[in-house]
Order: sequence, then C-alpha cells, then structure tokens
Amino acid sequence: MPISLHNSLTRRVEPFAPLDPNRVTMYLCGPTVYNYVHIGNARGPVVFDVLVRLLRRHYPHVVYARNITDVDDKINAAAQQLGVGIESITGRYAEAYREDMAALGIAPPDVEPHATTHVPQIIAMIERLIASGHAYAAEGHVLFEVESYPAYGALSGRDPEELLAGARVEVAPYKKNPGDFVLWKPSTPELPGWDSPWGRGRPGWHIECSAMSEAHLGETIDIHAGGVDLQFPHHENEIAQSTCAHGGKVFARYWLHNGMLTFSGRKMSKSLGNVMLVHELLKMHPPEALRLLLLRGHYRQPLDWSDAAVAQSISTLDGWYRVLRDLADVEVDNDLPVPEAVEAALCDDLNTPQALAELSQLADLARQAGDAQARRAAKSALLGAGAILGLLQQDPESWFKQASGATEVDEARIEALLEERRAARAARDFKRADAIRDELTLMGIVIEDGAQGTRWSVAKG
RNA sequence: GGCCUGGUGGCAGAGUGGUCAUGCAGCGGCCUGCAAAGCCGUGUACGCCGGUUCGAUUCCGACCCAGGCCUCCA
Repeated sequence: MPISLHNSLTRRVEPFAPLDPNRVTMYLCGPTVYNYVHIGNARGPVVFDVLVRLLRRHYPHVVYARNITDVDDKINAAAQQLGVGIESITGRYAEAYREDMAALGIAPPDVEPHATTHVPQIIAMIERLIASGHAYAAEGHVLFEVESYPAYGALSGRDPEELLAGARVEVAPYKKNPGDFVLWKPSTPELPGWDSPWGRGRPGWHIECSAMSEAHLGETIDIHAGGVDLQFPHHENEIAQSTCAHGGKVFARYWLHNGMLTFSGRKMSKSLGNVMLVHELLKMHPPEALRLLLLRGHYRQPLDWSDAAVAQSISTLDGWYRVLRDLADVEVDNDLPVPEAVEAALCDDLNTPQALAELSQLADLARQAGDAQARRAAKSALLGAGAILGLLQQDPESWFKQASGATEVDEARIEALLEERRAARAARDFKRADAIRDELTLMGIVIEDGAQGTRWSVAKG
C-alpha cells in the first residue's frame, strides 16, 4: 500500500517515494536540553515515531535521526545560573529526554547526533558557505546572506523582500541585511566556545541541524520533520544553508510539520508558561494514555490538552485492555500482522484518528469472537494494530493493577477483602458484600463480578 | 499589518458532492442479588450569507470567529 504524506513545500498530500528505494532518510529536529520537555514537545516525536514504524514496514532500511541541541544560549544561561559547566545541564536533561520519550513508547532514533560533537562539520559547512559567497564574516560573527539565495521563503510562503522590510528581527550593525542570520557567533571567555577561523565562538542554532543532517544522512534527505512553529525561520534557514552548501542540491524532499499542542486553546509553550512537563504527567497518568491522547488528533491539526481528554484516553485504553484480558489465554505469533484498514489509514498521511477508529472496530470484533480460531485472529489483529501505533504494549493485568496517582496498591489487602466478599456473597449476605465493595471503592479499587470470578483494577485518573 | 491553518452532533474527532465515521458521555432495555463490564436500541452535526449544481457539510466567493508563524519555541 503506497504511503502518501503532506508536504509543506507544496502544501499538498503527495505519494511518498524515497530517492533510494531501499533506504529512507529522515530527520526530526530534537530538543534543546536545558530543562525537562513538556508534552507539546512530545507530539512530534510520538507522531513521527508512528511514521517511522510505518516506513520500516515498507522499506528495508530507514535511517532516522533525531538530534540533541546541547549548545545554546539558554543552556549557557542555565549553567551560569547554577555555576556549573553546560555538560552537567545538557547531560542531565538529555538523559531525562530519553527517559521521557521511552516512557511514551517512542523507539530510539537510529542516530542521535549532538551539536557539540559536530563542531568540525559545522565549521566546515560554514567555510563552504563563505567560499561560495553565501556567507560572510563580520566582527567575529559569520552570517548567512539571505539575498544570495533567491528561493529563500519558499517553504513558509514568505516574500524575502517583505520579510526584510519588516524589521522585527535584530538589526545588528554587522549585518549586511536585517534578514541575515547567524551561523557562528563569538564567545566571551566564560562562555563555551570552540576555536574557528573566525576566532573562538559557538555555532548558531540553524546550522547545527544542517551539519548534523549532512553528516549522518547525506546531502539530500527524504523527510525532514518538525513542529510547524519551526517552519520559519528555522527550517527556512536550514534549507538555505544546506542547499547553498551543496551546490544547489535539494536538501529535504518532503517537509512534514506537526500542529501545536494547545492548552485551553493556546499554544503550549515555555514562553507562555502554560506547559505540562512529560516528567510530571508520567507520575500522574499511565504513559500509554498520554501517547494515545497525542495520536487522537490528526498530526497537522492543533490538539488541545485537557484533563477530560486524558480521562477519555484512559477509558478508551481500559476498554481495549479489558478485551485483551479476556483473551489472555489465547496464544498469538510474535510476528503480528498490521490490519489492512489500520495500515490504509496510516498510509493516508498518517491518519491516526482513523487508525484508532479502526482499532476500536477490531476491539469490538475481538470482544465478540467465538471460537478459538476467531479469538486468535482477533487478538492478533488488535495487538498488530496496537504495535504499529505503539499502544497496547502492556500486559493487561499490569495495565489494570498499576498504581495511579495517589492510589496505593496493597494486593494482599485487596485479595483478602475480595475473599471476604466472596464468602459473604456465597452466604447471600449482600449487605456485607456491598460494604466491602464500598470500602474498596474508597481505596481506589474498582471491581467487576464476572464468569471467572471477581476482578479488580485501580481506578485511574 | 503580512503569510498560513481551521470552524463537524453534549464532548473529542475523522471524512465525504447524493445510505454508516469512530470513541466518550446521555437515555431506554437485556443481563446482574445490586453494581460494573457486556449486549441491543436510541441523536433532522457539519460557523454565517450568497453562488455553482438535479443535489453541498463537502466546490467557489464574501463575512464572522479561533489558532499558528512573522522573535526563542516541538
């Protein structure tokens, strides 16, 4: 089934075909590691994780790079404030990032380049840009000359003339033109820096991605992804740098942009201060519910974060895991098929809401499956659909019994109460049985009487 | 101000020129000691006004509203 993707360059959904039919290259702009990331920062990594899973099913080799920006003025500020080197900040938060992403079921990228280990490549790229007349050195800085690249603005649909006329950019005296952006900037002795032909300094943000992408994926890559807020200027600048450094070769063939996560209708962002940290959310909610929530909307649309949405994601997963719990005794192969309808939805510009709707249908089928063969097929389909979406990866029992929020799980006590209730019910002492149920409810435990006896689970939320 | 998205039933959220999204919640029923779960049934949804069309939520135009980018930002 062919994959179609929305390409921001053309603003259309296009059939996807990699340059090399055997090898797909993809780059996602990663975090600047000076703090914990918020859930909005996780949206791209989650949705593009699904894309990578899909691509891996279609192509023999997929090289997926997601960088770590570990040199940046915000990092410097955080390090100075604490009186430590930037490494202690970046090391700590890069590790926290990996943990947060892993908790959300995101597979590690094939390559995770760090900016600080690519300074020679960055310097080399800047030198090429200067040599080819696209950049100039001035007062210890090196700037990209936007006028030297006529196609500047194509991705974001901006007219360079208008862009340069509007002057909300910093107009430094050493800039030839207000729109020119920094490739290299000088560092004072107390700031981190590297020796370069232009003196001791550090790279600008935009050039890092261009250099890391080139180093690991080559001059032309298939897919470049990121948040729509990076479209301008970051991605526009990357295109300008890479294209000019590569003699006009196309930099990225498909540009994918995820919509913003909002909170009460406003973009969740550090500058607005309305963020929910992944690190904190993971302490309160099941990780899969957070992931499901991020996949419930189409990746290009805005998606609003709310407690109600979290609750709904939890109850959806409850339903699916309930089905799986009833099929616990059914054996399935390790090599799970991806149901066609789910695959079709994902191939259609990563329509995860549609894929989730199909998954719900599969859950219905699985719930109603009668004979052994049907049960086996239904469970395979459900788990296969879950696998490509990165959902339903837990053992059902662990889903229902994991502690959540403030609830402490004392299994022995719960079992004892259930045993007592069992006896009461057998004796038709329903008053006592109901009192025990009330007690369990107060403990945050929900029970269900079924054919196989009474089951319990932790109330989530 | 410029550029760009989007406005779908109580909520979330796909999609389509002419029978169904889907989920959650609600309501009625079955089941249950009672619940829960499950099952069955249940909703004249497509911002507003025009236009094109035999027919528009879907295409076109205007308008209103919301959001994003234009500055660090996933």
